[in-house]
This record gives sequence, C-alpha cells and structure tokens, in this order.
Amino acid sequence: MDMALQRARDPRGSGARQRLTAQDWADAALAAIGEGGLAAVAVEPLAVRLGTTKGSFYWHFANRDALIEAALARWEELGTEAVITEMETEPDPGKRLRRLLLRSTSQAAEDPLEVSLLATAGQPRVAAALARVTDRRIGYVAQLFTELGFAEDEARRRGLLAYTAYLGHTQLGHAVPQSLPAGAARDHYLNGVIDTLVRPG
Amino acid sequence: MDMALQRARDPRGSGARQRLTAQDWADAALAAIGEGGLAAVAVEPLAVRLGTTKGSFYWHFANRDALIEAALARWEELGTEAVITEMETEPDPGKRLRRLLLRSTSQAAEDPLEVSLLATAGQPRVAAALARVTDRRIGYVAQLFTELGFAEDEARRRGLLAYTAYLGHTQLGHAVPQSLPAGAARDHYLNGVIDTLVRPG
DNA sequence: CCATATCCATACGCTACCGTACGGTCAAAC
DNA sequence: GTTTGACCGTACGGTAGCGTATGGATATGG
Repeated sequence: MDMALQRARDPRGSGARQRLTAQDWADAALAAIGEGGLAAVAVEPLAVRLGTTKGSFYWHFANRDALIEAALARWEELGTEAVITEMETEPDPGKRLRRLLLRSTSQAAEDPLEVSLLATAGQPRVAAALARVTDRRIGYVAQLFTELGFAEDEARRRGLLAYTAYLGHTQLGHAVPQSLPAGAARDHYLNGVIDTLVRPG
Repeated sequence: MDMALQRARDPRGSGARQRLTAQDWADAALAAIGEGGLAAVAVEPLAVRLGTTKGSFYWHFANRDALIEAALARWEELGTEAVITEMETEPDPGKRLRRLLLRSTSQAAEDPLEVSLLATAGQPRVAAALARVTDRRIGYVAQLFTELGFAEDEARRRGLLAYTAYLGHTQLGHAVPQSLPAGAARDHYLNGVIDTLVRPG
C-alpha cells in the first residue's frame, strides 16, 4: 500500500500546501487503520496529523463513517488488483505462485493494514469490502492451481489452503514475529511451503 | 473457551446473587473482547451487563488495564492447555492431528475471541500472551509431525504451515464465512488439507 | 446485638472525541 | 477590483467512558 499522499495540486509550487482533498483524508485514514485499527480513525487526531482542523474534514465528508467508506474503497482499489496485474507479467504459473506468495508476505510484513481490517470484520462496511477482496484473491490463486494442472475442486481446495496460510502467516508476522523464520530461512521456508502445496496427489 | 461464569458461591442458595468476584469480571471482559474487541472492554457497559455498577469493579481491580491483564491470563489458562490435554487421550498422532484441527476450527467458528486478540497485538500485554500461546501451540503441532516420522526441520516447517492455515481459516470464518466450505464439504476439505500436509516428500 | 471487613451504589470531575455553526480567507472569474 | 464559491479555523454543545470519593448495605465473628 503506497501511502504516497499525492496531493491534488500544489498552488504554491513548493512544499507547504494547505488545501487538502478528500483523498488526502482517505489515505490518512488508511494509515491510521494500519497503526491503530479502525478505532484510530478519529477526525481530530487525523486533522492534527494533516496539519489542519476539523473544518476541513467536515467540508469533504458528511461524517466519520463516510471517511471510513472512502478509505475502504481506496484499499480495495490498491490492495488487490494492482498486485494481480503485476503478477501477470510472469508467464509460468508455478513461478507466478511463488512470486505472489513471496511478494504478498513481505508486503504484509511491513503493512499492518490488512491485519487491522480483518480485525474489524464486525463492521458491515468492512465485512463487505473484505468479502469482495477475499473472493477475488482466492479465485485468482485457485486459478493458478488450475493452470498448474489440478482439477477444479482440487485447485479450489489448494487455493483456499494457500490463502488461509497466507492470512495466518501475516497474522503471526504482526502478532508474534519471532515465531516465523527470518532472513534466508524465510525464503527457504516459503519455497518449502509451495513445494508442499503443489506436490501432486 | 467455556464462559460458564462459575460464581464463587451463592450466598442466597438460589439464582439471584449480587456479590461478584474478580473472575466474574474477567470472564465478562473476555466475552466483550470476543464481541467487540479490546475496545469493548469498558467498565461501565460491563457493569450494566453484570447487573452491577462501577463501584464493584473498582473494588476488585485497580483500573481497566488490570482487568485486561486478568482476562488475558484466564484466556491463556483456558484456551490452550485444556485443548492439548484433551488431545492426549488419542494415542495415534495422525488421528490426533485430525482431531485437533477439526476441534480447533469448529471451536474458533463459534468463538471470535482469538480473532479479536490477534487484532490487538499492538498492546504489549496482548502481544506477550499471544507469544506464549503461539509458541506452545506451534511446538505442539510440530511435535505431532515429528511423531509422524518427519525430521526435526521438516516437522517444524509443516507445523508452522498447519498453524498459519488454522489461523487464516479462523480469520476467514469470521470475516468472510461464505468463502469456506460448510457442512459435509467442510470435513471433506479439512481432511484433504491434512492429507496434503502429511503427504511425505 | 453490635463491630468490623467486605462489597457495592451514587455522584462527581475530567478527557477525548463527534458533529454543528458560523465567520474568515484566498483564488479564480468576471 | 469586486464578487463568488471553495475551503478552512474556531468556538460551542453533547456523549461516553475513566477514575475518585464517600457513604450505605450485608454478612459474619465476637
């Protein structure tokens, strides 16, 4: 998740701008979710971080809920399709699976956002966004297994197993990082996992 | 997690008692975590649920933080050792692994507590409790793979994979339940997963 | 039957945050 | 150069929850 806060434009031409866009708020909200969960999406603290005040916020959004919605939409846009598109440059499905797993896990290691969102699946809006993203991802991974020669059912089963392992892995990465292999052992571990996942039978 | 709120004793002999114990508060806090995350551990709402007031709470605990600590201790006590002990009645390690996975996943399907705790790994106290529980569990599963004849390294690798899959599975079970197989397909899926996990190679 | 320790109710002040009201500012359009 | 509309600052009232203070209830031993 690239939080590169691209501002609309910079009227002054230099660094210090003062007008913000709704997307600035949405990105800040995403960053806050990553750091402190949904509860950290609080208007006044965010305003301080953005160097502005609530006056700005309530111009761009009706209320806090609308901000959350915008942040989730942005996450859906950035967190899944971009990665899948990036994978498509690799023709071999086996290598694609390896690249996907390596990239996703290391990405997730730096970005607590997904973990925080999973945590707040109680919220209906979050649940809906998660459902869409999850379906898309599991479908994509299952398709990779299909391309590797597995039958429909078996591919779905292995795709689901791979995705649950990915999810659990990121969970551990944030909650109990010392339980995961690090450095070179990490790549070795992940490659071994894929070996197990793609072994025929 | 059996939330059977056993009261200390019941001075009246019948149903309606009014004095509470610290454990009553801790159990209520655990239930609240399951329903609404750590943030839902709020003294005044809990007092309402317990049919009492803050006066009781601040008699038993110094502050909200002490309550959280007590709840975590109770979770560690109930959520891991009890299950492992229960597994030991099964002599065959292969069946033990199957029983463990089936029991844990269906348990977790009803009890959002673990998911909520994972979500709040930011809190140092939660992180410490999670670390202890995670180490114990991964160690136990790895030992099962050792008993199944895998070498030390391979057993650890497969144990970790199994545990991450379990974690991710429970995540999905709460966030996007429709992505998981249900009913008979569920057992079929889990058995297939174990087949994949124990297949030699 | 009263004394004491245990346990709870109630009232209070404090802080963080939500949302509103309204006035001020600045750039662009005319 | 005035007007207009987009954008922001500030002050306000409201709510939820933390923690404290203090008095009241209740059970049990003397």
